[in-house]
Formats: sequence, C-alpha cells, structure tokens
Amino acid sequence: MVSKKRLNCGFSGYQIPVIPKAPRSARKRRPCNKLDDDQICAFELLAAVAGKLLLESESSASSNAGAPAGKYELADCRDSIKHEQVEDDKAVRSECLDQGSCVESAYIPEAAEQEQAFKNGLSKPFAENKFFLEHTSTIIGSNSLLKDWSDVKLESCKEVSADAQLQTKVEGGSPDLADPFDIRIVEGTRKQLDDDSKQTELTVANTCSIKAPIEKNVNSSALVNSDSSVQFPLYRDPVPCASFVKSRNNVKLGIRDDDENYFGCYRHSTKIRTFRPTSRITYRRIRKMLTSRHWKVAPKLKDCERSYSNDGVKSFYCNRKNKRGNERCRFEIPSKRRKLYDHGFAVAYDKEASSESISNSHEKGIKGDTAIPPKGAGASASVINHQKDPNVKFSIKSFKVPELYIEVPETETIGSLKRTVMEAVTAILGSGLRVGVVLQGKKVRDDNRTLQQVGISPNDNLDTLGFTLEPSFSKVPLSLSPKDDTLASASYITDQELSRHPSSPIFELGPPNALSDPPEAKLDKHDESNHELEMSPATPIDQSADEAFPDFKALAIVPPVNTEALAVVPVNHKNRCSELSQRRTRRPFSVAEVEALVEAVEQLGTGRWRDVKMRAFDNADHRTYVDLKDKWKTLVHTASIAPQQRRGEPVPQEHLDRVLAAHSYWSQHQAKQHAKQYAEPLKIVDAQVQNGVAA
DNA sequence: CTTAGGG
DNA sequence: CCCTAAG
Repeated sequence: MVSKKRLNCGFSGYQIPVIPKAPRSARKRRPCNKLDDDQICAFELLAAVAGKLLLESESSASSNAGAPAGKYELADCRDSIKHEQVEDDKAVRSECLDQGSCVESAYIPEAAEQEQAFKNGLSKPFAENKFFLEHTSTIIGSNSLLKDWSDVKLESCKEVSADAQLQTKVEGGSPDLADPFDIRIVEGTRKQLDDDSKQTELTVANTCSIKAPIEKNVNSSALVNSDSSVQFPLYRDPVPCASFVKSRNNVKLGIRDDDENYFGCYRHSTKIRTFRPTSRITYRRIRKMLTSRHWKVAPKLKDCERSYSNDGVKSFYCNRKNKRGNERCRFEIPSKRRKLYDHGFAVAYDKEASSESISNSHEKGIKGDTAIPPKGAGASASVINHQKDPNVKFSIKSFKVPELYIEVPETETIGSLKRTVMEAVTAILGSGLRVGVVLQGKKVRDDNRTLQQVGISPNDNLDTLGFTLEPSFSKVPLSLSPKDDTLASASYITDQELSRHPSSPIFELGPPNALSDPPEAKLDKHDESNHELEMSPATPIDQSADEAFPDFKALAIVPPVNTEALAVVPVNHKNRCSELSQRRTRRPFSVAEVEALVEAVEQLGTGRWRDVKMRAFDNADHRTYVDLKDKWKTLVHTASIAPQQRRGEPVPQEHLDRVLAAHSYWSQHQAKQHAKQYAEPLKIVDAQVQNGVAA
C-alpha cells in the first residue's frame, strides 16, 4: 500500500483536483464501469473544463471576479476522450448509482494516471483542440440539467463547423461527441440540449468529477433562473488560501480549548460520553476503518486541503496551546489530513470550485438558494421578484457573517493582524457554514416551512429578507439525534471544565449568542438521505473528545429543496463519514499534565498506561493511554538530551529529572508485583529527592 | 482492549 | 500523533 505520508505531503498551493479525465486503456477495461467511456468522456470533458476554469479563475479571482475575463484554456483531453454515442442512459444510471463501489473502482485506481493526464493537459494544450470556457460561466449542476449546460460555452478553435456539428447531433437525440474538440455549445443550443438532458444526467451521476457539483445544485435547479451565466455550486470549501490550511498556522479562534479541551461557546468538551453514542474507541475504530478505506479508495488523492463534501465529516479543532495569557490563540488545522473521498474526485473538484464561487459571488451576487459567498459580509440579501414566474428569485448580494472576535497583542503588525483575521475567517469557513434566513428581522428557523408559508412569494417585495452565515464549528455526530443534541447543548455550557480552566479565551468567534441562541436547524423533510447531516439545535456543540464529526453540508446543502434531486446522486448518501479519518489535533502537554504524568508513572511504573490514564487523566478524554505512553516516551527522550535541543514549551528540569529517575527505576524493576507498586515508587522517589520532590 | 514500539 | 503487531 502506498505510504500515507507520500500521499499527504508535498503540496503547496492548491492542488490540482484529480479530475477524471479521459478513459484510457486501463479504464476501459474497468469492470465496474460499464458506462460507455464515451459517455463519461463527454462529461469528463466538461468536468475538466470546469476544473480548469476553476483553477484558472482561482488565480485571478481577486482581480476580476465577475468580469468576463477572457477565456480559459482547457487541458487537452484528446487522449482521454472517446467519441461515441451515449447509450442507454437508464442502464447506465442504475448501474452506477446502485453500486457506490462503482465510483471507487472507476476512478481511484487510476487517479494517478488521471492526475498526470490532467497535468499534462495543463502543460501542453493542443493548439488545435483547445477548449474555452467563458470565464463568467460556471457550470451548474442541476437535475434539470442540460438546460444549464446551455449556459456553458465551450468553444473550439475549429469553431463554426464544429459548432454546427454538435448541434446537429444534439437534435438527433444523441449528441455525437465523436469529436469533442469541436464541440461548441452556445446559448442557441439550449433547447436541443434539453432534449438530451436525460443522457447528460446519467452521465453526470456516474461521473465523479462532476457528481458533487451536480448533486449540490440539484436542489437549486428550481431557482436557477435564466441568467445566462452559470454558477458553480457554492458549498465547497470557501477557504481561498490553501496555504492557510496546509501550513499549520496556529491561530486560535473563537474557541478556547485549553488543555482540557473545552471550547468557549461553540465547543463543548467535557464528557460527551453521555451524549455520545459511540465510545471513543469505537469512534476511533470507525476512523480507522474509514482511513483504510480511504487509501484504498483514493490512493492518489492528496489531502492537504480540507474538503467539504456536503455529507462529509470533518473535524475542526481550535485549541490553544496553553493558557499563558500572552500566548496567541491558535487554530490548528491538521496538516496531515486524510480524507475519504467517497465521492471520488468530487471533493477535490468542489474544492476548486469554491474559489470560483467566491469570486463570482462577489460581483454577481448569488442566485439560487445554494449560493453562499464565503466572504460576503454586511449587506443582506435582496430579493428580486419577477411577476409571472412562480419561482421566487433571490439575488443575494452578500451575506452577513457572524461576529468575529479577535484579540491580538498591540504589538502585532498589521500584516499579522490581517493574517489573524484571515485565519479566523478561514476557520469559520473551514468549519462549515450554515445559512440562516432572516425575514423581517426574525430568524426563520423552521426549515420545513415553505417560502409561501413564511411569506416569501414571488410578488412580494422581500426587502426584509436576509441571509446569514453561521459557523458550525462542530458537527453533529453521526448517530446523534436531535434530542441528544439538545442534551449536549445544555451540558456543554455547564461544562465543568470551563471552571477548571478559568483562563480566558483569547478569541471568540462566531455568533455571540451561541449559548443563548444556539443555531438551530430543522431537518429538511426531503432530506431523508441527508439525515445525519441535518443541522440540529446542538450544532454549535462540540464533541471535544472526538476529532471528527459528520460535516454539515454547510453551504451547498443548506437549503435543499428538491427531493428528487437527491435521487440523482444516491451514491453518497451513506458516506457521511468521509472525513472521519482526520488526524487529531496536536495538543501539547502542559507542564501540569507532565507533572501529573510523572507523578502517576512514579507510582505505577511504565507499562501500565491504562492505569496511569485512569489515575491522572481520567477526565481528560483527549489523552488516551497511548498518548500518555507516547508522552512519556518523549519525556524520557527530552530529559536525556541537552536543554538546547529541546523544543516546545519547556518542561521544568525538575520534572525531567523525575522522569529519568522513574524511567530508570522502572526499567530495572520492570513491572514489579502489584504489591510493590506503591512501596517501591516511594523509595525511588526518595532516592531521587535531590531536587526536593516529595514523594 | 492494552502494550510496546516503530514511524 | 498514528499505526500495528501481539497478547
């Protein structure tokens, strides 16, 4: 098996999404993938286009968000594209949709190849077979499909003739993609394309790279208006700066997670066992399983960046290294992320797309209900109504973001401050966002109510309608039910750990009213399959002990509306735990913890970590006996090296001396008989009392 | 599940 | 911290 490390490192900046490109010889033989390569190819091409577009736009996102900034060259897909007709779409669909494994077998094995192909494509586009996608266009996946595709403009260098060709084919009911390089889809072809929506749909469903975007947008199909521009699904990772994520910037936001791992308002840490359906062990086991699966599934995917698949699970940790008052808060993002790409490349794709959404949303506002500008701020949304249209159309200029509290030393530089703010924002975004709907100043909490019921109609002037973004730092555990959430919510506030660690949080981020008014969300009726993802009243609560939580479908999925849409992408329904495999946040041991550990080991000796754990860290769920063992290991090492070589928070020499003494003692006495465990230690300690430590 | 160790 | 082999 491929080494994990290899998979995780070496990436800087955005990574190239592994977009399933063309089927190569290998893929063709893929047993699981019964789809005609051609079918996929056609879509893959589009996917590639979209991916490329996103990549491109990413770099220029800041400058020209909404302006049609020229065209983007697409990677050459010649090798990978097949030209044949799309066949029985139904057969195809049932086949792939019914077996989630299809995704795996279809893409994973060749991820490397695809990636390479993609890169190659980027580096050496064929002059004659270039595809262009207008910058302003984005691809919207929607169950209604092709009609949206009509908004995507693919231009071939060969132009007109090719153009005609395509249209002709389309009309024929089966778009012949024999020469994908000559495809040109323009507005005028909309209708023709509609005729083939079925086929497209099928293809989409079976194409990993596109699947995610589509499924997300499926829900919004109804809202997609005639605007010629197309938008990408907006729910993905809003973090614009990948480097942030990857570099372990330790910024602490809004949460306090001291040694005992508790979070001010959003995270609840203490014993969640009560509410936690599964034990830590079980949880870890799950993680483990998922992890292994992950490798199998997407051995080539890099996971330097976090992804936010709507159904994925991600962990979000904010922890402060220690309680020293002058220390800056930290927000650590696991650098070694391991994610499950249950949706194949969807994740990566989404990731890239997010940036696009960001840039677009700024200038163009958001249309449809799934759009959420990661960075929007201030202004609320306005609603544009069109008389005859039964649909309520929204044009969200920007979103109001939750309050953000940041505290930095006055000696900080502006640059540093900016960075901090950026990190804070990133943290919010990274943790997932929820959309809140505010009507006439009141928050509309019932997700099950229809627009009509709450008073939003196409003919009304909904000036009082607004949208907000709410951070969802924590995720609702997979098996946690709404009820449980409530419990958890109540408990976290009184978390005993809060009192135990009176140190004040340096950062606070998120809705100030988190405690009193925990964000809530009702389950979407339509959302059976997304059940676990539903946001619940306990959303803000954290399951401190666990590293990962089911992710909400933050943005994209928030306002799901269309039930059928889900049917299109059944594949991921059960893969909610996609990101359970994240590495735990690093939690350096505090001096106090070290002391406690030393104390316990002196008494119990090494080799009885479980006992040590119960004795000294019984209430620290985040410290497993393995952790303690590891810590002891490092302590011994630390104690045996020169002080200059030590890193991290310095451990008092006194403690280190005790470590060496205890280590030495227990090494000789090996695990003595239990009868001695309490007597011996005392002697030892006494013998080492040089430093005045009382036994 | 625990330990012990390597990574 | 993670992962695993062992017991």
